[in-house]
Amino acid sequence: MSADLPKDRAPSIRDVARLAGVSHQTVSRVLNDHPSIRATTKARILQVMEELQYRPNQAARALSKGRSRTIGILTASSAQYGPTRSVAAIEDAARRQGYFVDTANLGGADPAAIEDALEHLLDQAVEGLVIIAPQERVFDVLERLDIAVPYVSLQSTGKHDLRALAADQILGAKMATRHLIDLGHREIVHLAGPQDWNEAEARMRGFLLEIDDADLITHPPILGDWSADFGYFAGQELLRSRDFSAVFAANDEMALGLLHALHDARLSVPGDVSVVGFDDIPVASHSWPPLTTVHQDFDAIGRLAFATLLGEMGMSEEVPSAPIAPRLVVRGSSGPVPVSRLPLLKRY
Amino acid sequence: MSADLPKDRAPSIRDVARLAGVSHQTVSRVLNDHPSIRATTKARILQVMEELQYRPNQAARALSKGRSRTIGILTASSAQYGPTRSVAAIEDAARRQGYFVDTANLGGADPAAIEDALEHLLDQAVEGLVIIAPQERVFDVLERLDIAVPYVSLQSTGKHDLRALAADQILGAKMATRHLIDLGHREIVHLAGPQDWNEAEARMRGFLLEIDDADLITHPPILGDWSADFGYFAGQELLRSRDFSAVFAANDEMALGLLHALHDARLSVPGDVSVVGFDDIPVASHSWPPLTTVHQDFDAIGRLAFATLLGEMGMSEEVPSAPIAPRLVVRGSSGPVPVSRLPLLKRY
DNA sequence: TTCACAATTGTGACCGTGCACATGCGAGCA
DNA sequence: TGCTCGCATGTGCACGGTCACAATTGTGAA
Repeated sequence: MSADLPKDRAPSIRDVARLAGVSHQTVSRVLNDHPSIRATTKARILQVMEELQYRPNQAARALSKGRSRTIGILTASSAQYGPTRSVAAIEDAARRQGYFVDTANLGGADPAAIEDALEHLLDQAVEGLVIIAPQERVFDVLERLDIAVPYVSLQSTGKHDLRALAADQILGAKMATRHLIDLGHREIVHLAGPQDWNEAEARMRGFLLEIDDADLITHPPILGDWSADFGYFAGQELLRSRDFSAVFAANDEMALGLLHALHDARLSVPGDVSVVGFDDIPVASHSWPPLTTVHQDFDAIGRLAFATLLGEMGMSEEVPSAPIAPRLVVRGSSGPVPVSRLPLLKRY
Repeated sequence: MSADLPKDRAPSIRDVARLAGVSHQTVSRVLNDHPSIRATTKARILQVMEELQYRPNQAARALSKGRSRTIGILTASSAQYGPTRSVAAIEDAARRQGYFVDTANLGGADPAAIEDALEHLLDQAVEGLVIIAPQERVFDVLERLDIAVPYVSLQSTGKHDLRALAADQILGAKMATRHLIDLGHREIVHLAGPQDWNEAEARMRGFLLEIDDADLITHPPILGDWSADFGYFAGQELLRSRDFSAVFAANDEMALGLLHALHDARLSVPGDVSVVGFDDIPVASHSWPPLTTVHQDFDAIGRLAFATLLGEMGMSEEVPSAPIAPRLVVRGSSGPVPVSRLPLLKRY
């Protein structure tokens, strides 16, 4: 009864079919949950599959159906907490839906590197893209290459039509800024992220809007690179002229670097200077003092991104609804404006 | 001259062949850099490819050649800095060599989740695997499933034959511990990682070896979960009996949480207690005080992992040589044993 | 010119799966 | 009994590459 099996090659549906005494097409039907198959036949085929340790060949399937069931993620190179976390969430959601995920990390930010990474993903015939490196130049390349594939981008600025989603960065920045204003601060400095990142730009915008609303003035924000090291150096620079009582940093890493500089200068936080960050990375609650910051649910963002992408790909009818709300987490790094600063109010 | 092009489907080598007036096989030869092709023919074909925006179909290629040119990465779920960084390095190296990378994040640590993730990768017909979740149970599953694919694991304990590589964790832990001993500390506590992680186990082993070498005794290490939160709570617990002058934490996050607890208790670091971490994550140099820790080059580790995997896959002859050396980075969180502790030496 | 031989190009089958289109078979009904 | 209809299954080809082998062209020496 037992025909001989292929020895050097993986079993195919035809091998399964032969052993089960059916045609390859019937086996294919089992694989695709076709409704009209006799239960006994199906059971027999499933059993043979089990015996043979049969595993469908995705390449063949992709070739035949013209669908790769793969999505691509384009991320910025640095191992930042937020993006990483979102990537993990996307992968998880995708896997659950039977999709494969291909990731490409952006080495540099030059157009060639971006194009390289994109080409790599397109070579894999991805059916959709998630962009987690929402830098302007990435969109430039996307438009120039005239990508035929739907994509979503983890951003909230609404600049690039509706395919943008994430926690509302502007709102988060406004909340952080308002918090400092409510504490009595009038001289607030913004330590911004790289402005070619939509997120950085949005956070700065939120900050400026709120400053404006309160009829305050501020220095031109310092443009950083997201890193703790930069936060440290920016802090040293800022301390050369101490005409501020609070700093809103565009992310937690820079805020932590800033705290370091303040400690070096023997300044008290929040006694002399208040600091607020953005993102709420896990160590933010354990800095000294614990960092007041704006929390984002990166897992939810990732899940929402994938759900939205599925919609864009026409693979899902349910349009994910609620945008993700940022949340202010008040900890020890922010406090009332120091008394010594109060007289200065007259200046404005 | 111009034949009509397919409208709804991507151009294939046959389309290119037709327009270039050659056979499909000649086009294939161009794609595979076959030596004997007339230069003029090749140029003509390349030009047609350009015009048609031709892109080779990876699925078809994989099916035909029986090779997917894809490797899989199995990582632990949490968005930790080190693993993330290594993943990025692996992806980069792989892309450079024309490989695709499929990642699977381990949601939970239960065998079912592990098997799930592995199955997912195997479904993609990966040609090799990198395991960045070196937990014992992962290896259990690997062995049970009798994986037919070569794999390497980012670990250094040498427990699972030669396919293990990373910075030498034992050595790193010994360096950290020796550093504290050299500073005069005699009562050193280890805040360990989860012991089903090989790395955590190796770091604990290094610690115990060095303690033993110095003829010291120590409490049983506290078994943590890598998180800053745990470090904080462990610190609170430790402070209930203050019979130690230094703590070696198995990673930086836990060390930072510990610092937080020490600050809460108004203890001075390193005046009252010295703290040493492991990994040298970017914020480690900006904690207060800046954290003494053991630096690992995660990028190099990732590159080495991929190179080794290529070797295992028989795709490369050059065996990568040097293991990666950990490096002690002394910062402000470690200092001489406090005078108040010196008399206690008599106790031992 | 002719032949051997290398360089270049073409032909047809095959990889594993899914689709379109038969075909077989049994139930229900007149 | 014959017919229709729907379920269950089979047949052959297409998908877009690569491989083995055949065929053609070009080159240099006899």
